[in-house]
Amino acid sequence: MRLFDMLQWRGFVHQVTHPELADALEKGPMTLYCGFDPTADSLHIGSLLPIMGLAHFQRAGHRVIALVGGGTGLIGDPSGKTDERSLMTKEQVAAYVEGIRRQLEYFLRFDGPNPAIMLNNADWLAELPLLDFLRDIGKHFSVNAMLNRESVRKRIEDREHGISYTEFSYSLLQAYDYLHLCREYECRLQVGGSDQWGNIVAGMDLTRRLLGTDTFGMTFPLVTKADGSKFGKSEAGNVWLDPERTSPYRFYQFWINQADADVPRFLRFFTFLSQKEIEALEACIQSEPEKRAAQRRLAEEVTRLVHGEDALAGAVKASQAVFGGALQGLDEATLNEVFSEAPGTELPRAVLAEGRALLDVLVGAGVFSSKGEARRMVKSGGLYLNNERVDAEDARLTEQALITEHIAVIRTGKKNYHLLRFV
RNA sequence: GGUGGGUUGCCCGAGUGGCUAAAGGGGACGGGCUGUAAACCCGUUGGCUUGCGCCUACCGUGGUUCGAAUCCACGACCCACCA
Repeated sequence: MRLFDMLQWRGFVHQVTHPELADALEKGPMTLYCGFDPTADSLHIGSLLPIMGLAHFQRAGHRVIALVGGGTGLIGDPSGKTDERSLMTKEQVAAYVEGIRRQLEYFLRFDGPNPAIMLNNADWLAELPLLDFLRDIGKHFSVNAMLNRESVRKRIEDREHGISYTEFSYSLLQAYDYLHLCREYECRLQVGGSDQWGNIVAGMDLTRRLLGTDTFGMTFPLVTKADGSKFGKSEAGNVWLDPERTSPYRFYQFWINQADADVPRFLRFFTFLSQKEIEALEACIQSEPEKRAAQRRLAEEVTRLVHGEDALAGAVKASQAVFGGALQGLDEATLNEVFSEAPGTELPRAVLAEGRALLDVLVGAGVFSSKGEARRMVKSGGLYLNNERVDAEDARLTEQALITEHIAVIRTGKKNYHLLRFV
């Protein structure tokens, strides 16, 4: 299958500037780039789609450039934003660039044959003399046309928010990037999110005018969910690629919990599984949805890709423990990670020695607001200690309640956890 | 400014002197079922003790009464109609 057809089958193609791109890609290696905004020190899964896109190009033998916007990040892209953004400091942006650079290295090969290239547009934008820029670049942009751009027009019509000259100029800078990369790296294609269409086209125009080179542009679709909610958010907030921000366990769980209706698309987007494999998994969703083989495979593939084999094994093990029942055998570090979002209470070890009444301790720890509520919970079979149902209202808390050196895991209902740490 | 109606537990809402910790619904929580889903079914939903016991509760304050969410007075707030 041709690369372009494969991308189309996977759903990566939202818009293309020229249909000829499909053939052009078959004629030999092409250089392409995609920009990443340093708006935080980590990418979140919203950036996963462009990253996967780049990876497909690299696998097909094309030369990919990952451009981190260390320069444009200082200005701020107005695309899709309703408010003027507050400027970030140079130090902040520099730090973010570093964080993002490290993460991209997990997805793209930067060594061996046909290595990917990582660039930072601060390297050329920061040096750009203002007068030269205005004469050589600015001359080619019609303000009339720019005012018609959706992202700009909205902001101008809305007196509440407005748009500063700084953000208005953003598109020129991104256009200049394309020009620069075309000149220095023979870059012929820019890809990006669907909100980047305008910026991409602006870059192509500039490149044609100044270099006489025809280039391509292509955008990826916005990732949507069948139920209309926003992709990329979990109950705990944004899902990040940085394991410090979103633990591999949470990450794995995020994918496991995707709806049946979304999984086929997500398998195409976020895994390298073949068409055959994906179609087989789709058949499973139809024939035996309760097994959720597709979700499991999706979670496995993406977690392995982002966090590696070891982290995946840990996440699977933790998931089995939490949802399968037995907590025994998990170490303290894993427990703390799995329950990192669950509330916890520190208690003196003496409590165990005294053998205090479990319900009293739980009321004290804020698990229940009254003893009556605690009793009711036990009566209806909703209280668990280390995932084993507590059925005696007068149960006492002793050393035996500990699952590890310091921890006892309290659960009410299906998934409300509370950790008791004895120090 | 006048007249009439209202203020109930997390929310809505029944309740017009004792049988009312207060119907019913929603929500929430728990159990069952299940696919770490949806739907559905059952249960719980003031506190303390848990066997019938006590305490605190129906806007606030005071009163009538053996007994008041329920009657009366005053106050606060809300709504409607009239000016």
